[in-house]
Amino acid sequence: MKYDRQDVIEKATHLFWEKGFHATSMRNLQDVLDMRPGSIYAGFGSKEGLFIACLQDYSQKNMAGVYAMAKAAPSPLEAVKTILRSNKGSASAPSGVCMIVKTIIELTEKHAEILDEAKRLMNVFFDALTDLLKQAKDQGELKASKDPKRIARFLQVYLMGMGSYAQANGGCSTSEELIEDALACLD
Amino acid sequence: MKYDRQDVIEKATHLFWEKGFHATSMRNLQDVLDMRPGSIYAGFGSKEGLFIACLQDYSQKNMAGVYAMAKAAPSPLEAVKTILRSNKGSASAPSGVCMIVKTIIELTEKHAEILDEAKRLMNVFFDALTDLLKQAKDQGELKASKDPKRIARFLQVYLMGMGSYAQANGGCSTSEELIEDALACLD
DNA sequence: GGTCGACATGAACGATCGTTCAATGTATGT
DNA sequence: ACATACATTGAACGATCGTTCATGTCGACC
Repeated sequence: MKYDRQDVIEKATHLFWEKGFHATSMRNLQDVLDMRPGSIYAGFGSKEGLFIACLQDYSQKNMAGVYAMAKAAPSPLEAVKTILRSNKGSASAPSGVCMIVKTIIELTEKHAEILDEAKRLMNVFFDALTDLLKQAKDQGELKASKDPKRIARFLQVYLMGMGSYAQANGGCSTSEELIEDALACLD
Repeated sequence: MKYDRQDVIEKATHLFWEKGFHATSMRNLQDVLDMRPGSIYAGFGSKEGLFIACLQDYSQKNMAGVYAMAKAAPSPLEAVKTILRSNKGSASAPSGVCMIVKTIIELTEKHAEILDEAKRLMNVFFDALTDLLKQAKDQGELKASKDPKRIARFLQVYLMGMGSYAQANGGCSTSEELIEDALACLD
């Protein structure tokens, strides 16, 4: 009789990610989730609540992938490269831009709760990246003169830009070249 | 008796740039512009029409700055560097993200007219950047092995990312470092 | 098998959305 | 002064927004 919460969150995420917070109406969600308003509000409290649940699920899945790649890679620096290369948008993704980044760009302080959570989740990724680069430096993969945090910042900036670029140019035909250009800066 | 069209566009741009297309209501615009619906619709046709007029004015101002810097710089490559350095967001800007990029990220094909114009305007900047880099290569400022178009793409990606990063981190305290990291990749 | 608690339902709420238009006001030409 | 042309006004439109709640429905327990 009850809905599958995980399934609901995934469907809602797809819609929110594609259209953004404001352009996604509760009516849209009702249709896609096949749920009536009362059920949605009982389960998530509000549109904001549902959105935050989606953001967290989205981030958790992404980070699970990141940690898995970090563990599977032969070295920290190779892990970083693998993670970046995995970031070319798939055809099934509803948008070229990371949902967290898109949220940070779309929303203002009027929706502070969502915004703060999005920023927090972005830093989770940033910290993971920084950590890997620190390890790479310790192991001599990264020159001693480089600052891991600064490089992590550079890569994160570039990653965010790639999403925007993909969004602007429809396809992602040149994304391999784009990634390699950034990785070349690591030496 | 008539309103100042340029002034109206600038005020509307400020609001649209800050809040985005969807979160900006005609009511908000009426208040800020001190105009009644009839006047706005007589002058711009629709909310979309007003938005496009704002986008075009925004782009035209930006490009005027770009061309001015290109003319004033001692060489093409120095022009590129100056242009990039000028891109750290000012405190008066309503958002850390370029309005054109923000629009491309926010809107979907439902607003194809706006989206196409935003993409077109983005390419205007890209073409100007490519042109400068071609000149730099011709004059030997850029290594012969480098592809101007590819470098322009790299820089554009990075610029878009910087806007997102600034938006996520409130201030722009580290933007000088960020820029220099990208410029270092030009050698 | 009767009772109760928990959840799903969907009609309805007031607010606000983008937009229209008849009425009003103002400037200009004669 | 008067007529004409046109920009401005602001009330009002139907649609849709996010949200609420009285009602319906089902399963579990004594």
